[in-house]
Amino acid sequence: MFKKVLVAEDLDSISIAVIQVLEDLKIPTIHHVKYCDDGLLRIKKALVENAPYDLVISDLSFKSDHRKTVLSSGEDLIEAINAVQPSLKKIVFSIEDKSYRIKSLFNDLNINAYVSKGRNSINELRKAIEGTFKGEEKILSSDLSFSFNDKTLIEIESYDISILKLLAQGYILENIASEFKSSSITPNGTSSIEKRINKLKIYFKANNNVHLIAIAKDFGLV
Amino acid sequence: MFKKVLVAEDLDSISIAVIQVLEDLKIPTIHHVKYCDDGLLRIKKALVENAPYDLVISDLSFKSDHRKTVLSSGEDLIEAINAVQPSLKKIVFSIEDKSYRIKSLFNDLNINAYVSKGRNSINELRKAIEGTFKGEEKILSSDLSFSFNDKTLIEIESYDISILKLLAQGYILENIASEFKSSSITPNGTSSIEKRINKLKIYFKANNNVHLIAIAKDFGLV
DNA sequence: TTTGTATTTACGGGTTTCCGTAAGGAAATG
DNA sequence: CATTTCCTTACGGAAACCCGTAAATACAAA
Repeated sequence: MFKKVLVAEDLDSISIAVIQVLEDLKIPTIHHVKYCDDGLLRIKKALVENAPYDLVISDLSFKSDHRKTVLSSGEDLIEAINAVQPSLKKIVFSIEDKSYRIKSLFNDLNINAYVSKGRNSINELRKAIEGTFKGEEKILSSDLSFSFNDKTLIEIESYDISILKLLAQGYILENIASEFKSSSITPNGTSSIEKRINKLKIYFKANNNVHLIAIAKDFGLV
Repeated sequence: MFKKVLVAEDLDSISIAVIQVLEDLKIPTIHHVKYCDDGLLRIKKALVENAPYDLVISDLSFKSDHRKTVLSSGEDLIEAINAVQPSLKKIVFSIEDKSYRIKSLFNDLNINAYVSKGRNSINELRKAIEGTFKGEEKILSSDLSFSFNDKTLIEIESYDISILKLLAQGYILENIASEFKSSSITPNGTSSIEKRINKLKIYFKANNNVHLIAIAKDFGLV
């Protein structure tokens, strides 16, 4: 079984249960951080001390408080981890249940398992830890109904998300175009962006931009 | 200390920690339900058996799944409780940190304490339980920064919410006006509605309608 | 009733979205 | 090299918005 595990979870009420599972599994070294920044620090430190972690269990959303942070979400943390220790096994334990977001965790961030916080999630978490140790891939807790084959939301790509994000921040077409130009995201003509928004509106059956953003918010896309 | 406590919380990862607190406090009878409906049932049963609960600790949001439910949220549950056993002490333990929603819990649903799930919430929960037992009123976990006096969001009324809801559904000004006319909501001239939207934009510092709805979604207003 | 005030509605022009059409350019095919 | 196809960009008119001002209405006080 795993020898050294890091838990990144801000809610104490949840971390207690997660740590209990790890103790039940006789993991010798269990560390727990409440902020993403601390998590990355620990992992880097373990690397230089030649005693790296072999599993990380992370939440996705972290409450923001008085403390200034660089990494503000589980996604940020995992991305940072992938830069320093890509071989580290990663399990995400979160309330999120939108298929699009979970798929991108597997595809873009290369996580090993996703467990959705729910009515029977502690069992699921234990199974995911054991499965990850055995080398199983793309483990998904059983209460998640979607499959990796369904095409829903798969064709929404990061380009679309960028547009939606800027729209949600009050940008007008022209601003989005110049923003894209300065970030060298392409295509960046107002017309192309307009067309892409139009596709999104058709896809989500939205009457107008306002409607579109409301739907995007509901889907957790922005 | 309390003798009989009911915990309504769907996430097993959290209920474990809550129950642990109650056990530490030597509560003799602790019951736990994962659905609001079950919670109400238990409370009614305890009443007819002449062994009523003296405290309920409830979450606000419950995941929906295959099971059909009558009560779908903590608010629903507490409202139902107030109908059958208004004297029952009520503590809400939730991730919600929007001041106007919490205020309405105290003012409309008459709860005794609110504890926000956070990095040190188990301690806060314990203090809230003890405080409630001693008869303290309107207990608020200390990480919540707002006070009951600040006017923020208090002046947003149901009329504004109606407008925001319709905007989020893709209605244009004209549609909103006629919708209001047929529901005899007044004022219902396009111009008046426009002006009201403008006030909201100033209030929330939104650049345009799209931005406004994005913000409203973030605040949980729609 | 009259006056004053505040709220609601109407109006207008400038901006942005909305939506169709078409021009320009790059890559692929033959 | 010519043609096709796809993608990006440009353009233009109608609809909806944004925002200020002015007229109409409602309502309370004198």
